[in-house]
Amino acid sequence: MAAGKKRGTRAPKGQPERGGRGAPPAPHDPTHDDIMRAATRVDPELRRRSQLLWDDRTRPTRGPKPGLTPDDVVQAAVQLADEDGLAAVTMHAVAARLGFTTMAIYRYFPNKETLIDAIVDAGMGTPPPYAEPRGLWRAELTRWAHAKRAMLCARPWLAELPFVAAPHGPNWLSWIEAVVDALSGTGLSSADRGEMIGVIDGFTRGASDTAVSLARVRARGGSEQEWVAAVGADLGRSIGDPRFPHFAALITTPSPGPTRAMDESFNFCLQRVLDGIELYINRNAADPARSPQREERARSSARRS
Amino acid sequence: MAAGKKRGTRAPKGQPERGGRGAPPAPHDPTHDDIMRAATRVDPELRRRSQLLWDDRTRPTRGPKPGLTPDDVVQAAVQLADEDGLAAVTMHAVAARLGFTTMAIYRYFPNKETLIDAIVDAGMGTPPPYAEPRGLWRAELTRWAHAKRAMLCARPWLAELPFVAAPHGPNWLSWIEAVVDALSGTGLSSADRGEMIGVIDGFTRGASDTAVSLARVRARGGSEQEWVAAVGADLGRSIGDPRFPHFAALITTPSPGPTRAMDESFNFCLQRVLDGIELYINRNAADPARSPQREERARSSARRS
DNA sequence: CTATTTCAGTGTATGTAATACACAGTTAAA
DNA sequence: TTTAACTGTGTATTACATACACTGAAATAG
Repeated sequence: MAAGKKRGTRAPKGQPERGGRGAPPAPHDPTHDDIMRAATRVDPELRRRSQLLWDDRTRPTRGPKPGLTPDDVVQAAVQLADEDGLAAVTMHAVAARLGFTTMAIYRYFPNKETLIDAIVDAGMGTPPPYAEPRGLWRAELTRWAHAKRAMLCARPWLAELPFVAAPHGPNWLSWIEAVVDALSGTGLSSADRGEMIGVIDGFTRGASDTAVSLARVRARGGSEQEWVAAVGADLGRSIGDPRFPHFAALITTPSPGPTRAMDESFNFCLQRVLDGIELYINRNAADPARSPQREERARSSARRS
Repeated sequence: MAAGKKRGTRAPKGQPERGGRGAPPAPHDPTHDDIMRAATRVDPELRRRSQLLWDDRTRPTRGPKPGLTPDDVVQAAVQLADEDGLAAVTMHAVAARLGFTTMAIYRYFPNKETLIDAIVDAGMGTPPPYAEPRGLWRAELTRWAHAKRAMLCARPWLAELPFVAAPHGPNWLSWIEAVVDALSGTGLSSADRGEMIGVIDGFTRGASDTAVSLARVRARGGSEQEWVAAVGADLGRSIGDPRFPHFAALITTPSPGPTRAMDESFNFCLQRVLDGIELYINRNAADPARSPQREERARSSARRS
């Protein structure tokens, strides 16, 4: 879908670059609260793009009955992506699969971007239900992270899109909801639970890349040997290159003991992250009143370019 | 560049789907060692794609002198992306900026995909140099994570591409090298340091998405109010929706105390992750012989779909 | 019951982009 | 000097997204 061709919030381009003269209004980053506050009262115009993800479009009265539903279209598109990757999702291919002509799709989605938004949300699905017994936040987050990773591997084309630009649809929210739910009973404040979303979801998404890459190769009929060879080829160039002494040493040092498969490796990393969360939860329980993060002033070096 | 149009390792499509009959060879995930071992001896054919990222192309003898270098092309492309996003990087635009015709670019890069690979690696740059005094791994990783995040925000178009599919070029490696370097002296084994790459890099990349999203809107002339409103609009739909009770509660609960700006929020999350790493390092130092991760068998539920 | 309105699906046309191909001019080696 | 190897260009092809106008159906107003 021509990544970045249209994706990303469009804005009135070409305006005189904020302020022009005088003191520019110091683009301070919005706080969490800014966002949350905005959630309650929003310019209706801005709702348009993600509208289709939430609408239960009520059939208008006049005119002939549509031969399709938006959902039919989404399903067809998802199937195409599953089979042959995102590149196979052309308006024509989607329409053909449904037995219609290209332009028919435009009766259901105003443009391809919107359709892609929809299949991203649809492809994400919903997280597995909360396991009994409830209250074991750590086990639950572990389950969640593995499920999310498995989901991403099962639909590698989701990773072909910048997550950044995708609007947050109901399925996206359902994954987040599951995290918040799992963190109930930890004694964390709302704000802190909000942060933990960033920790666990950020890690899971970012750390799944390699697995997704492998999954994609598999999906296209490639063998994992091919994949290993290709990745190994890139990494192997570090050997003997004076710029990468530590990394070269790392990959040439034989590791003692059994080595981890990718899944085990992910889980190992995940447990380190959860250790960090656990530490905070316990510290927080011991002294809930203490200002969170007094000790770590955000480093000012190496930031904002 | 039509994300996914061509990206991703290509493989001989259409082969009879592994095995056809009999026991399929149980696609076990490759271990870290598999990859590393492959790094040393590789099918030269597979090197082709990322070749351009590593080659110091020696000028062949015959023929007229080229009017450009691959680097000129990359620079022009990066500038275009910086100015108007990835969509502005067309072969024609790149060529025009250099005063050549479209097809001239193909003398330097065999196709657009390869060029994009190159500008991704180039756009990533290199991490800031190790700060004195050396040996403070935690401070160093903090610096590193902030720098990487800042880099991603400064070039939001990097996030418009699936990182997954990008070949690992020298700049990519230089970021990894810096992490491994920072972890020297922690007493971690090679294997463990390899895992930590996954923890810190995975987290940093994944957790930067929101900031990158904001950065992109800014880059296109949008105000942060717009962005806040748009994101808030999506999140706000959870309010009153029975599917998202916890999340709705989270965003409607006023948080006591000062709220965190996005940068602070990132740092807070980062410190949780580093807590987890620190815990492991200390535990490991106390008993380095112990089998890492005996305690956490990878969960088998909710995996591999 | 008929006229009118509103909408579904189609066919055609346009614009953009990647890129294959063949040619013309250039340079250094044979 | 000849010629192989290579650079830059112009032209043509192809794939897609999508605008636009048309046909016909369905429901409602009169």
